[in-house]
Amino acid sequence: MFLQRKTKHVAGISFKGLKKTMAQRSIHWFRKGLRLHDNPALMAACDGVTHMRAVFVLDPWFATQANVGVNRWRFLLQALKDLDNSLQKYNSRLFVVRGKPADVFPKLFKDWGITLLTYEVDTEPYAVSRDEEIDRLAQGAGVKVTRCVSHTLYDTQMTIAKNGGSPPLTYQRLQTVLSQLGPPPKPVEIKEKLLKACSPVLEEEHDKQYGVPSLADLGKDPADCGPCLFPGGESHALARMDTMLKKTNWVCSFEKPKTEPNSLEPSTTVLSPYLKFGCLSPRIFYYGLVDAYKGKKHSMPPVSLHGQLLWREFFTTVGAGTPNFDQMEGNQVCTQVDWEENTEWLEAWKMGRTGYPFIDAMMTQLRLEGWIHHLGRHAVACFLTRGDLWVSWEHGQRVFEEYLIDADWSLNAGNWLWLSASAFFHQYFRVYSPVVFGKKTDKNGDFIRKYIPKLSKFPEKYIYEPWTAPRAVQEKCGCIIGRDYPKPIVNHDEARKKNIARMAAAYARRNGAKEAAAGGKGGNKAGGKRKAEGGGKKSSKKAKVEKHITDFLM
DNA sequence: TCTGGCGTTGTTCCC
DNA sequence: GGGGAACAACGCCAG
Repeated sequence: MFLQRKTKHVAGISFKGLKKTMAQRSIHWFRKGLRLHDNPALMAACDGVTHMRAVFVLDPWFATQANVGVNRWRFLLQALKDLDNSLQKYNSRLFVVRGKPADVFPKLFKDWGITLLTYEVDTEPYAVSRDEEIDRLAQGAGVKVTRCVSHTLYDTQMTIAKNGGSPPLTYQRLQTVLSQLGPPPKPVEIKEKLLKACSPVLEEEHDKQYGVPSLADLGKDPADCGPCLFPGGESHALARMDTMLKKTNWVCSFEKPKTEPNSLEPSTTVLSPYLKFGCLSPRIFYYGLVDAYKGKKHSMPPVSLHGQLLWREFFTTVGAGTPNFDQMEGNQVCTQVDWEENTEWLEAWKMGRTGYPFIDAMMTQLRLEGWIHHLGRHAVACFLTRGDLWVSWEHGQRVFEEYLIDADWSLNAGNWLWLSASAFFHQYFRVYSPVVFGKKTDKNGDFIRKYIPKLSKFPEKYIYEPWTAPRAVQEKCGCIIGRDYPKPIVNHDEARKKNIARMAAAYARRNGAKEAAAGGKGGNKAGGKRKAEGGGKKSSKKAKVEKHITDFLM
C-alpha cells in the first residue's frame, strides 16, 4: 500500500492519469534489484503496458571507476544470466546494453517508442547523480519515470524525514524511528502482470546484440576467479533463503556475536551478496523471518537475523543522508584521525603477509573467495586501522570494495567507520587481538591451516604465533619464520598501546575543536569557560585523557 | 544542565 | 570451561 502510494507520488502521476494515457511500451531498468520477485518498479513497468522490456546497462563506469574485483564480476554476470533465464519463462529476455546510461537511454526511448521508464531507487552517490541525469533526459523525450523503493525495508528519505531531517546515528534511534513508521511494506506479487506485459523476443538477433557477456568478453580472466561458493542469481538466493528458513530452531536462536568467524563452513547465512545485488528482496527475507518466528521464543535485534536487516537499513540510511560518507574529509560523522601512509604495511595486510596467521588467513579467504565472516572483517579492519597498523580506513574500504562479492557502498563505508572508531563506535580501547580472538572459536587453527598451507604442520601451541616456535620446530614443520612465512610486521602489544593513545589524542582534538566552535558561535560560553578553568567531572576526565596520551606519546 | 545507563561481537584474570 | 569482574574510561541519550 505504502509503496504504491510512494510510486504514484514520486512519479508525479496518478493511477487514474496513468490509465488514461495508458503507456504501451515501457523499460524496466535493472541495476541492483536483480530479481523478478517483490520488484515494485518492475511491476510498475508492467502495469497497463503491452510491451515491457527489461534492460541492464553495462555502464563503463563500473569497469573503470568502481573497483570491482573478478569474483564480484562473476557474481553479477551469473545474476544477469539467471534473470535472463527467468524472463524466458515469461516469453521475454533481458536486454544487456553496453554504454553510458546517458547515451543508451535516449536511443532506446526513440528506437523502441518508449513512454515509461521504471527503476528501483538507489541511494549511492554515483547512482543518485546518474539517475538525475536520466530523469532529465526522459523528461526531454516525453518518457514518464517511475521510481520505487525496494532495496531497503523502508524509504531512507522517509526515515530521515521522520527523524527530523537528519539520519539516525545510533541503532537504537533508528529502531525508535522505524517503530513510528510501522512494519515494513509487504512484498508485492508480480507474476500475472509480468505475463501480460512480456512480448516475444527474436532469439538469434537477441543474443548477438543484447546477450549477457562472459567474463572474457569483459576482458577478465576467469582463471583469476576463486572457487564459486556462492553463485549469483535470484534462483540461488531464494533457494539459499528457503534452506535457511527451514532451520527454524537455528533461525530463532541466531545471535550474531555468537557465530564463528573462522569456521570452515560459514556460520551465518551468506545472504549478503544476494541482498547487495537485490537477487533477494529484504522484505521477502524479513517476512520469511516473521513466519519462522511465529509462536516461538526468538532472539531480538540487534543480534537476531531481523537485527541484521536493520543494520543494513541503518548504514544505508546514514549513507544516504551523509555527504562524503565514504571518506574522512568533509564527512560530518567521522572523527578526523592522523592516519599514516604506509604502502608497505597496507600491501602486506591486503596480500595476507602481516605475519599474524589469523589476519593473513582471513585476508586470503577474502581475496580468493570474496566473502569472510563479519567478525573476521572486524578483526582485520581493527588490525589495519586503530589496532595495529594505523593505516586509514579509507584504504581498507577500497580493498574490501574490490574483493568482497557483497561489497555494498553504504555498508562498507559504515562498517569501516565503525571499526576504526571514527563514527558510531567509540570504545577505541577495545582492540581485537590478532592472536587471541581467533582462538576462541578455533583453538586448533584449522582455519589457518586451510588458508595458509605453509603453516599447516605447526602444532596447536604455535599456530597463532609461529614466530614463537623454536627453530627445531619450524624446521620440522618445513616453514622457517622470516623466510617461508613473514615475521610479524608489528609488535601487537606495543602497537595497541601506542594507537589507543593516538586515538585518545584524536578524540581530544575533536572535542577541543567542538568546544571552540561552540564558543565561537556564541553558544554556551559559561559551559566552555567552566571546562577551561578546570574542576568538576569533565575536567578531571579531560586531565586523565591528557595523562594517558602523554604516557604513550612522549 | 547534569547524570547515569547503555552500547551487536575486547582481553585478561580469577574463581 | 564458563561466568563475572577489572581493566580504563569513549560518546550518546533519556530523564
